[in-house]
Amino acid sequence: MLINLCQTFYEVSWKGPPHLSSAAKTLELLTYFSTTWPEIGLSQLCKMAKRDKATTYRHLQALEETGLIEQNPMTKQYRLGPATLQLAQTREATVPRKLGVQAPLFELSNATSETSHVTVLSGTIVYELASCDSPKHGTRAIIDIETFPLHATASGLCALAFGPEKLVEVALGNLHRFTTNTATTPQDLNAAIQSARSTGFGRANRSYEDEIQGLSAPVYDQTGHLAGAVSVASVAARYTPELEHIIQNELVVAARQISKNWGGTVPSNIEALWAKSLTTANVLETAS
Amino acid sequence: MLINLCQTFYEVSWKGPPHLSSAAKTLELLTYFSTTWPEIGLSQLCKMAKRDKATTYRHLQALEETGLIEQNPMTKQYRLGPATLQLAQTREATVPRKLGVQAPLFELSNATSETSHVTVLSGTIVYELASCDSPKHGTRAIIDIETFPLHATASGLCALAFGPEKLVEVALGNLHRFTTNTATTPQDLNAAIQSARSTGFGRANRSYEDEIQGLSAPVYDQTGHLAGAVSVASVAARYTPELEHIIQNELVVAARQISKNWGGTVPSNIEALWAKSLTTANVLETAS
DNA sequence: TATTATCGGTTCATATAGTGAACCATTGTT
DNA sequence: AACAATGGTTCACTATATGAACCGATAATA
Repeated sequence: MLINLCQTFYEVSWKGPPHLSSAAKTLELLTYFSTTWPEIGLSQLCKMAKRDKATTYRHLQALEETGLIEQNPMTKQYRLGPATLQLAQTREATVPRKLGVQAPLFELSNATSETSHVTVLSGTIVYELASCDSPKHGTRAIIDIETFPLHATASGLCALAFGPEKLVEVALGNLHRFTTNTATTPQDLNAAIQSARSTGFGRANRSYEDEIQGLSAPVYDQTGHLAGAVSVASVAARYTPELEHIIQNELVVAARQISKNWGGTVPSNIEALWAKSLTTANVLETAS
Repeated sequence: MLINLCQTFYEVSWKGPPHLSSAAKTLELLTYFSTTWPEIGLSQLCKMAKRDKATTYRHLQALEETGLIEQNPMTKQYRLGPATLQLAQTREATVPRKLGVQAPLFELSNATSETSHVTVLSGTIVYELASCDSPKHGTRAIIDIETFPLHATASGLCALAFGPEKLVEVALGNLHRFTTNTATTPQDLNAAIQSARSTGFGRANRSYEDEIQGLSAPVYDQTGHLAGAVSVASVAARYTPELEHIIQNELVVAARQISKNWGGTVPSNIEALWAKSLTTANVLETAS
């Protein structure tokens, strides 16, 4: 995966498939550049990636030749290069995703007063595409990772529940524990997936971060397959059934709109699940 | 270089350094994805890159693992992936370049009624960062390449004239002829560079494309070194001394503003060159 | 319906291309 | 002046990439 979650997780989870192509090793270097650590020197990068200096240097040169990274002429340190912008421009021009996500996200954050974000599924990895904070609460769910574990996040569970079957196998292969609530057994994971399949929402109750409750709805594109998910991350302490009801309603609106903007529609079976979930919630709400 | 100019140029210019790292070969595949050809199948890509199928397939897998490309689940074809967006986001968050270019470019295109663009120098390659068309003229200078030859474009000459010395050697190593006006001898190239060094502007008179006249001014960032160039591409047929004067004036304004937005300032020696060029032009103009 | 030509993807013997310990040249610190 | 960083380079060794041939599936052709 391109973006490491964080250094600690990386160290913990790395039991090293010994066979990693040279190209993959080269590309992996890109994962160490982030907003919090934008420039990295050769020696530093070697320490981080636990690689040899000569090898790393050659890899950096390959990346530099293509403009994916460049060297700050003052500090001799490396940083992401201009080719990244061109690739992104081409990607967005040909597969528009960010376009048509901002508005629904803004609405979603406003209506729920919580942090919302959109993820895209690519291959077997769930990437963050965009996020939006609500200005209301002082404490916010801060999102500073860029790839989402399948088994521990609401977005990931959406992908597992409504995406390609093979994802489940991949997820079962890495049931890393993030919190005490993380599903780390096949049984727990299957239960979470089944829950999503019966409600139409992915749910992550403190399973990725303590005190964060995630709720997520699938999003579709013109292929008719799941393309990603739209989610709300709430601070668990202030999570109530009423809030959940609001979030679910708004998620449905956002998921429909984003799917439309991506050239797709929400399949009728998903719509049916949502209809059932929301009326059930209504009943509970009115009964209380 | 990451972006091929075009297929024809690629074929013509390829005398193949036989030693190209595996990683570089992998990354080179990214160059075949463009807005005009966003999705490419395995076999097709093999033909384009003139590579073996098995090799290409492995390379594509490495790129897919990192999210730089993804496979359209319907067509099985490959296209740029979501990681490109993340890299670009990080790059722009840490090395803002596009930010603070749009406004000056818009002004420049408006004031000159011509197409303008900004390029960045990274290593030994000049990349396009952004461009802006003028709505005025029906015929426009269309820019559809993403990397600029040092010896044949105004931006490239700016880099040669005001950038690191080693660039000249690199440029001399590839004096590809684009038009009858392209500088293809060291003498011609040095003359063009000297011209830029004495006027403060890079000039490409039909040297890259027939009928296109380019004029360019250097842009600086916080390192104090040349960071790129801002240019105007005019249709040669309507190029006049009066227009040139306008363009030069506006280029100076834009170069100052963009340099400021990039955290730098235009060095005094460049300012002096500009002052001289503009007063000379004034004299010529008033004399005529 | 059988034939052919694609396609994406896989295998495995071959040898090419990547590797890393030790090295150098600079720079800045003590 | 000695030391410890840095970025960068060398070269013997072997791990790694390579590509012809192959497979199964799909789609057009006859």
